Amino acid sequence: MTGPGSSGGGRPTGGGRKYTLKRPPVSRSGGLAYEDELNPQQLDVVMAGGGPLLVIAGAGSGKTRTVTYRLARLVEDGVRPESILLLTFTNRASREMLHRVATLIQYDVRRIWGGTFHHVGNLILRNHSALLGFGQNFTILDREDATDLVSDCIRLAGVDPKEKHFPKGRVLESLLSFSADTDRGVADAVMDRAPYLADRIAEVEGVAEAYRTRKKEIQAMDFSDLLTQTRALLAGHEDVRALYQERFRHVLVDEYQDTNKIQADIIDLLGGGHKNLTVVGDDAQSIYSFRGAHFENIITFPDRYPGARLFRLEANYRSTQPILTLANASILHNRRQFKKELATTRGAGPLPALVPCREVLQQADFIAQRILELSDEGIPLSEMAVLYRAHYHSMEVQMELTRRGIPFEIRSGLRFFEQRHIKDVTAFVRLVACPADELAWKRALKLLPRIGEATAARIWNVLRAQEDPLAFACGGGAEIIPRGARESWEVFRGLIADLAGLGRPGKEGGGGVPLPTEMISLVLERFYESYMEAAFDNAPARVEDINQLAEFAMQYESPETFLSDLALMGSVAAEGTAPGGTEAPEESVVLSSIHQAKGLEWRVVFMIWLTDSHFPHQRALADPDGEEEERRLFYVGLTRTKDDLHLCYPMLESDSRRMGVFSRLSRFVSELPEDLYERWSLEEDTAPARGEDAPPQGEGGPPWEVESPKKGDSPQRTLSRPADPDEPDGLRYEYDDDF
DNA sequence: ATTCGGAAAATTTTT
DNA sequence: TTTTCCGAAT
Repeated sequence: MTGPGSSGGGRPTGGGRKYTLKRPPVSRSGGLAYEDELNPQQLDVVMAGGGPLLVIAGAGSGKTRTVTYRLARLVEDGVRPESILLLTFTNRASREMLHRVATLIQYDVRRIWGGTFHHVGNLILRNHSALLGFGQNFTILDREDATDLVSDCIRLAGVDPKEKHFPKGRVLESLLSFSADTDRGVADAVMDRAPYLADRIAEVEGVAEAYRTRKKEIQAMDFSDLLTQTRALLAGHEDVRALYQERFRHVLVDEYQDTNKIQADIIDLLGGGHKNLTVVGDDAQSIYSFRGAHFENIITFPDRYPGARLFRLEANYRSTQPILTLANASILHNRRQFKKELATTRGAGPLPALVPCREVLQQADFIAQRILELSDEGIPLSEMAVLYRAHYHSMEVQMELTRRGIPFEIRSGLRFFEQRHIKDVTAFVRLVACPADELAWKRALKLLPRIGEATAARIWNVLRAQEDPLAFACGGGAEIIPRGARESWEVFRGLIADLAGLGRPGKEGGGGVPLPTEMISLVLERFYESYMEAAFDNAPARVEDINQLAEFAMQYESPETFLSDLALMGSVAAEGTAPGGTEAPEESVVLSSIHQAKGLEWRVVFMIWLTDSHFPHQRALADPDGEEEERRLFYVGLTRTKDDLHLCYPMLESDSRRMGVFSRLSRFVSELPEDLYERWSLEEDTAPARGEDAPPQGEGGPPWEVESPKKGDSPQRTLSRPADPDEPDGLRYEYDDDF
């Protein structure tokens, strides 16, 4: 039997197929047998009554399990599910927790309010937006929309971008949202984040003002607004606040260490009456300060809530002791923290490996080969992950895995819903659902030939003046279209007419307005597919994406819900589409940024690019607290590992001009005692590849190959084993084992 | 005045 | 790989 906290228990490992149907452990009284399933620390949290609770939950200490059981316990004790609010950091977390509660108890847990702050804020705001001067169907600006709008505002504010480079929309947008998320003035944020702009603060504030105005005009909220407006609503309207305080009798917050000031205020407002507030977090895993995460929230919780009870979960069910020892030693270098020492319940295991590689290509080579070997040993691919600081660190690994046909799944970089073609198609849904959506109209219009920025703006000016822009657009309006665009305009307006359900009498009896999924198919067939064929060289792949989007849209009946969920959807394609349904169809290795990996675990973990300037990242070090946050990030990466940890780094990297440059091992590794890990050394198999199908790369190699990478003062002993005849041009790695 | 094509630049982390 | 900037063409 698996202990508490361990995930998937009865996974079949051999060839045979054996299913273990787990049934909820039930006590004699008919309820859940909590004391059998939880350790004493966890049990305390689950059984604790109301009032403010602070739970410091170390990595791998069964936090999700504890929260899940607490939710179940509340419901079993007669708390109505709809009066529970569960606030999480990602959509995935809330889905997972609620799903797990559902397997524990019979009640309909879908009635529990659960989701991210942004999601819940959105739901609340839709009901009361008029109080804030917004209509009910305001649109949500994602990062790109917001950036475009800020760019507009820079022009609008009449700033001359040429004289002393004024920041681009992208930079300014992140500055403004940082200012909002940290609840500080624009000037403050500038001094902190972009001191080089000190003498242009007035201009930045001008842009910020214009941005605020524009958002009101076009009835839009960006991500930060979803939080600040929710707070404003609750703080400024006593009746609304009372309504939600009454509705949510219990509030549970996950990842409390990563909440920002606004989020903490929202929690305080919601929990202000009854104070049945459970906040769970780990200060050592606070890694979102760039997004405004406010460390103080968790530190000062006991002060803000006198009488709050403090719980600690320090038993780690995930990792072997060598991994925890390493992680504990690492985090010890941080000054600001609650001292805590994670201890394993699992016992000993192999030492973590430090793997110096010649350069990134060899790093990728090593990882691919090692993955294959571990796979041969029976470890499923889905139990292995490659973790990195920044998305582009994964490029070489991606290429190598592809080359060897190892299936993998990427959890970083551009999210599915942010890709250009996805946003193009959804623009059509947006403008039909909300004909006042200026950004959507312009985006769609600019897809037509001979229509660019200027013409799109002109057309919009005509449209906005209409009583019913949709009908007008469909009715004609050809006068305002430039000659060169007339032909495609006909297609365009026919499409809009059908999307709006104006063209045809509803044949599925639904009144003629198509469902979101139908709209997407329609846009694809009638217009966008041919557009893509002309515009992209990988059109078929993108058609596939859009079909997947249509698939995803099937679960929605109203375009409005579809659109807001889309905007708030952080996850990548594969998830979200199948909640609880079919599992991943194919076993695959996970490639993930460490940020995305938080809360997850694998038997085998490779952390790559561990050189100073990549990890810790150069740019993060500019901030005085940057190093500690980077170290926490490193700590998060380490503690994802159950059994086998590989710390990899290239000894040579190329700088911007393709010059070979020695890299320095990350300080996060070099500051650790050397007996906590073992050093492997890679040897290229020098035997010539058999046959003439020699490596296509040629043997010339990069210029730095001459320089032997045997630097470093620690003498390394390599035990060469006889070459494996089955592995012709493989890489051999050996390690010092001091017996 | 606008659009469009090619060249150059830029990539930390996320709701 | 995608966005942004700039000059040529319409």
